[in-house]
Amino acid sequence: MPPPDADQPVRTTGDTTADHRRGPRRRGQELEEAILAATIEELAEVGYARLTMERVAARARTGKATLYRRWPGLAELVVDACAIRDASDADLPDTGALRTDVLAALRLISGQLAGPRGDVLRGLLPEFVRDPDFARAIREKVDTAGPGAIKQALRRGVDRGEIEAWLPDSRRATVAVDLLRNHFLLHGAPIADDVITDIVDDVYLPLLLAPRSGRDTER
Amino acid sequence: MPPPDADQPVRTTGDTTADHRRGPRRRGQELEEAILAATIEELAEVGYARLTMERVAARARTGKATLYRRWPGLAELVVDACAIRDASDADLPDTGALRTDVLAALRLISGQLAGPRGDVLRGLLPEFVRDPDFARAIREKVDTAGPGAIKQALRRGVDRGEIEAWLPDSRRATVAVDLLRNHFLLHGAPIADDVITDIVDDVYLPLLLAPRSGRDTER
Amino acid sequence: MPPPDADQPVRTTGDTTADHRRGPRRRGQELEEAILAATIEELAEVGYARLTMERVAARARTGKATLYRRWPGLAELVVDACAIRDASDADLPDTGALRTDVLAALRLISGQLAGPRGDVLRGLLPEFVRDPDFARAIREKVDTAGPGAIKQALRRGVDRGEIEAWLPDSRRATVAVDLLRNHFLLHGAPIADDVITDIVDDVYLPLLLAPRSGRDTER
Amino acid sequence: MPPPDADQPVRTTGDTTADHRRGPRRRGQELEEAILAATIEELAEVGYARLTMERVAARARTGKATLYRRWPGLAELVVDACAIRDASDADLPDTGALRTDVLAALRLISGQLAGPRGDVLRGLLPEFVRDPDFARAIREKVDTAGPGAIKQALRRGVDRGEIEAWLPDSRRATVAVDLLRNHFLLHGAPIADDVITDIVDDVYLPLLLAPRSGRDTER
DNA sequence: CTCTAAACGAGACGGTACGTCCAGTCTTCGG
DNA sequence: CCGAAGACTGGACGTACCGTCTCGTTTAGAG
Repeated sequence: MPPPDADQPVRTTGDTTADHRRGPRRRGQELEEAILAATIEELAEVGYARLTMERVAARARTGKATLYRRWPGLAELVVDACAIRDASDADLPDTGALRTDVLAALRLISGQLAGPRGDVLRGLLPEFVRDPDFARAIREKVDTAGPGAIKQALRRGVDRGEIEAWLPDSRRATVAVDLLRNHFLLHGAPIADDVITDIVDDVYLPLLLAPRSGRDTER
Repeated sequence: MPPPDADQPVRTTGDTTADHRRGPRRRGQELEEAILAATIEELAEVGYARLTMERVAARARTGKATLYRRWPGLAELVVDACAIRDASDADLPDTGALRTDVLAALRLISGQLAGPRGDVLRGLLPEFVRDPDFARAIREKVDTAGPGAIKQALRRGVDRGEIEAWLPDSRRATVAVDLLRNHFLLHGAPIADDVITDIVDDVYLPLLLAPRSGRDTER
Repeated sequence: MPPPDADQPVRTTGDTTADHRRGPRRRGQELEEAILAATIEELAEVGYARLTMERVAARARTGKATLYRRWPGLAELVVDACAIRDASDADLPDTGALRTDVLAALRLISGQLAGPRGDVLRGLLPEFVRDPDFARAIREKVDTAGPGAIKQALRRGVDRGEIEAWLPDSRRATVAVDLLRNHFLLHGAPIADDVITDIVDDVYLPLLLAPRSGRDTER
Repeated sequence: MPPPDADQPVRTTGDTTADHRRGPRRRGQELEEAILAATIEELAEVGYARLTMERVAARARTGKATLYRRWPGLAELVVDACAIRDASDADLPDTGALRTDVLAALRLISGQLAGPRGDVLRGLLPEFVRDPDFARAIREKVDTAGPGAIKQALRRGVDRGEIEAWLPDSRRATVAVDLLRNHFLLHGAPIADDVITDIVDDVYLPLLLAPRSGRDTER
């Protein structure tokens, strides 16, 4: 009973194992892109929770060591894979009023969280403990779309005279996005639209219109 | 709560327990408590990320099957284990002013998140996708301490005439806790104290004092 | 999240578990027969290799403890279960000649080995190491049909004057069955008929007709 | 069946690090031999019945996956492990007479069956049902020593004129070994010496001297 | 005809082993 | 010589049974 051993002494031909399914071996850029694409596909198929280095490597038809040489772990790989597809921070149309601009911005963010990116965000949170630098990198990506769109809306509000000029750079500015994100993390997607309107009408707009406290500082 | 050594030689009952073996086999309530205690200990020692059924079973001196008979997976076990240690919603001292009461409440919550419970909270978020019922169970536990303490502070504020009566049950009430939690999830513990004072002075108090919008409803 | 605990402190009613459509509880003889029957059925369905106490108990609608109260282990249970169905050693028809009588006897045994009994025989062999007494018990059952039928055939041969009178009780008598069993153990069932005829014509009959050696003794 | 070796070219024999605690990671040939050795040791220590993949892996200081990558299950592993130590079929001394030659051969086989190989043989029999190919592989190993030694004895007997020339290749030739094996499987080891002499004097020699039946054919 | 002790059924308990999957590391060998 | 491919160590997974034990329920059989 011969074990399924690969090392036959008489290997007459450069056969089987050498059959490259990819002709010339992929390297550098090409290989990296293939890996990131495989990561995205896996992510869409099985979700972040079931994502493994093993499966990504298999789908990319490469070895795990190739992944580890480029990324310290799964989390970092995923961050890169998502970054590639960012493209976001699209300009929001000017709806003519602060309230509707803000609503539009929140709905945009809500939509993004409902996709695999939201899944990833949740999955990455536990990793934040490991490495503060990593955590910061994630936060920057996460916060890309959110504050950008909101800040734009606030600036328009300032221009229209709806709110005071110091607000877009104050601690109050991010409250809407923070609450939205908090709701997503606890309740998941999709986020019901009245949650968004509640945040805007019951909290965010009143807050923006509330008088500046003595302590309130620009940031 | 002292480390509940369930089966120690003390066992007062009539049998002459030299306790060579495990003594009388643990069952039901007693066994369950031993398991939950073991879970807590493991959690404190290695953290949620490194928690395994195998180690919990070993520490509780039982078999994995006994765990799986009671909980579908690690996540549910941990939820139960944390719940047991709630000791929650401890009464906060009346400091005489809304601001200081709120600060005290947030600092209490912040302290809880800095412990293993915060670790657990982060670790559990990815599981929410699996099962909405499970997610709800977690949220209830997570929200135990927070809104309770805050609501108490707000009621005292109403009694003192600092804020209006409808606020403790409005959407605005939870904003401080939501922002705190959001900060914890993104930045981790410990939460710097000026983050807390910023939330209170720049956002929460102004919001509580802001006029009620037409849409604002009690909840 | 209350675990599914059974031991409530206040169990007011003799509830649920008592609703057994199994009217009178079986005991003693009746129960034992039900267990043995269940063993046989399992044996026929899944074979000896996959037989477990757990499944037998479940099929017999009893508890494992009831099995262990009666038999030390699976092997002994199976031995009993097979014994119950022995009934065999059926009289073989007198075909009028030694050769055909012997062939008929071997074919009878071959048929038995092809059924679950053969499966059992193989499965039990490793157990022989454990306990010599157990081994002897098995051997007696195994040898029941074989030597009985063969000896009958030999006696008829003596009566007809075909062979000498000392042969039915000599070491030579069992050779045919021994060879047949050996073939079964190594090659399994079904046993090709020319194996049987080879044994008879090339070995057994020549052996029976060979002159008694000086050393040959009755046994 | 020694697995074909692989790495002649580079592997200089001086390989200092036979110590695999922290030495270079074992692969291919070297690893395989370590596993088979561990199997043999376990076999000798606890016997086939208590042999587990888990323990073999632990003793070989490798993981179970490495075992399963090479062998489908315990049975196949054991077969290979035993095969490696075969080396047998040693030449038997010419004692000058057929009877003593045969006795020597049977005693050799008896000795082998009394060791762990006999244990293994019994343990493997139940597996024969699974896979006929597997069964054949075993039989070949099992029959290695037996017929070889016996056939040698018979050929010498022919040369001396003690028996007829057609016998070494006839069905009668294997009868002694078959009976011995049958006795071992039912009664276990050690095999009493008078069982062997009985087989030889009461059955085998008379059979070899019995006249050829018309049907007797060479094989 | 009670009352009691044993047997029954059900299944939990502390374990062992299964066969699989994956994390990271290390070796080999092709380009 | 670099680096792609993949084998290796190690460990946890969740399941199946083992043989024991506990718990309540029947049911004989003794008083």
